[in-house]
Amino acid sequence: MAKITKQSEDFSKWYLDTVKIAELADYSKVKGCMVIKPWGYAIWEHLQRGLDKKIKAAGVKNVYFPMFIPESFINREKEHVEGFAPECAIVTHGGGKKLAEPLYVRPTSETIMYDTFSEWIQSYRDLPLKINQWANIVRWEMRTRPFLRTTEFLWQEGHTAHETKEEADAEANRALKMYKDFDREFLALPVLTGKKSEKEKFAGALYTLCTEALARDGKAIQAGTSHNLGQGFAESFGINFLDKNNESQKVWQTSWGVSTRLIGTIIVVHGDDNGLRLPPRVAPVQIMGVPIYRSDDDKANVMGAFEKIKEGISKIKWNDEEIRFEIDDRDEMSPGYKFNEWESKGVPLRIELGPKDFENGSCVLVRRDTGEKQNVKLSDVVEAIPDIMTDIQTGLYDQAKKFQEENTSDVTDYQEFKQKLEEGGFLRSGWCGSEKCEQKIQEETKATIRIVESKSDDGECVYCAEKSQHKVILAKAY
RNA sequence: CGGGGUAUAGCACAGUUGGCUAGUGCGCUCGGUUUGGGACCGAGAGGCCGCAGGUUCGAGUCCUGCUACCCCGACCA
Repeated sequence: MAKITKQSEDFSKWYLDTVKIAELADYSKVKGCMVIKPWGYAIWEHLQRGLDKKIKAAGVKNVYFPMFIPESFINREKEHVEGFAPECAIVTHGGGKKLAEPLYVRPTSETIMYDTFSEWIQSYRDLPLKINQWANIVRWEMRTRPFLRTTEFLWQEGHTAHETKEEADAEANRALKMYKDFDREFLALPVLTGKKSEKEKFAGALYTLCTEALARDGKAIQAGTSHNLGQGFAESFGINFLDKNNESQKVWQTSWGVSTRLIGTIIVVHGDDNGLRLPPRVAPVQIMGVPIYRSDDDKANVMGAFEKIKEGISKIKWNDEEIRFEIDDRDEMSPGYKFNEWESKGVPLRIELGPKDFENGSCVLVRRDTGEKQNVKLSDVVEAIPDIMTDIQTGLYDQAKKFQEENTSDVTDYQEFKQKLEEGGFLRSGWCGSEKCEQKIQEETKATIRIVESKSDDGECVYCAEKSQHKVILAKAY
């Protein structure tokens, strides 16, 4: 099997090697689109299940809307159309005939959903309306990379409508916190959260909140977004309701989403020179058993011991779920081959069991997060597993958190900023709030404001040295 | 959209100044030996040489055109 390029040699190549060797996805014959393979899709399914539970716990119901959006819908909200129209795929023919009105393949579903919202919402009693859909999205990007940016991708989009701005604020913040918690609990991803600048916000939103992770090459990656859409869409789509005083009001709306990019984020945040390292909560296989034997007798003993472990594991739970344990009993592969294969695929824990171990009544546990090997008595192994899973999950988070902290620094002037930017990472500084400075910084350094953290008149703008209005996080981004 | 690259077996590639039967490694199938960090031997199967034209006695190789994908940048989750 092929070797993976070292991260230090060429991170981008390492990334593509890892996607391929871990069998997450293949290129398809359609430009910018990928085939998500079983190993990659299983990660998506576990991720999806975990997040879906949190979404439902917030009282949001799942729905499904068409992937085709009439052109006139897209055109209804001015900022929105300007933001998205250039990157849309458009269907002009159907059933062999030219369509009277072209259909846009959804680049996001605000417009098609909100046309329907105007029918669903009549009274304040219909509010809040909270729905979510798991769907595919198409955006004709010029530059694509598997999982990080693809022409078609999978995502979840939540859409809510409320009576007041305060409620919409609360919902946008709730979704943001949900993502942050989910990122930590399931994906072991530490993220920074905050607002986007006006320049970076979602087309048509009042403001955009986001989660930002830091990849191991020092680049920022937006992992999730949550928008307070204000009343702009309500205005364009006529989403009005009668309040308690029988007066017509426009709703306040939010939308929020995460995509298959989260898988890309897991790769670039946790991956190492041996390939993928998966957080146990989303790993398709959490524990892989690798038997080692020479004779038929050895094999019988070893497989027998594994069957007992399997039985024991099937009776316990971790985070209220059955533990995903498999035994790699392929006879034609050597143990060494299997070790490498499952390491590159990111399996969190491996159990090795050979004749020597069997004689000693023990087995060897090998952690993917640290590489640490440990002898454990066969009688104790099942019991030890839940804690080890938890250790790996938090261990990956802690490692990533440490990396993020070590690669976040405060800068005060532009020289220092440019210098530190070379090394990568998040840079915190003051900002006067002008889009001109933001633009200049991007033109000159390719760094963008990832997050506007807080209002702060402490210090000076990193670019123009005028009085600072905000603390911001800057970085080069994916 | 600019720059670069590639297109030959499932994958990675080689194929000389055009030359007769299309090559190597990995993988695959069968048999045997192996198995504690990517095992080995033997025998096999597998090709519209991206597509369309052209030059030539003869084209994977030369010429023209096309198409597709990849990589690097600017636009973006």
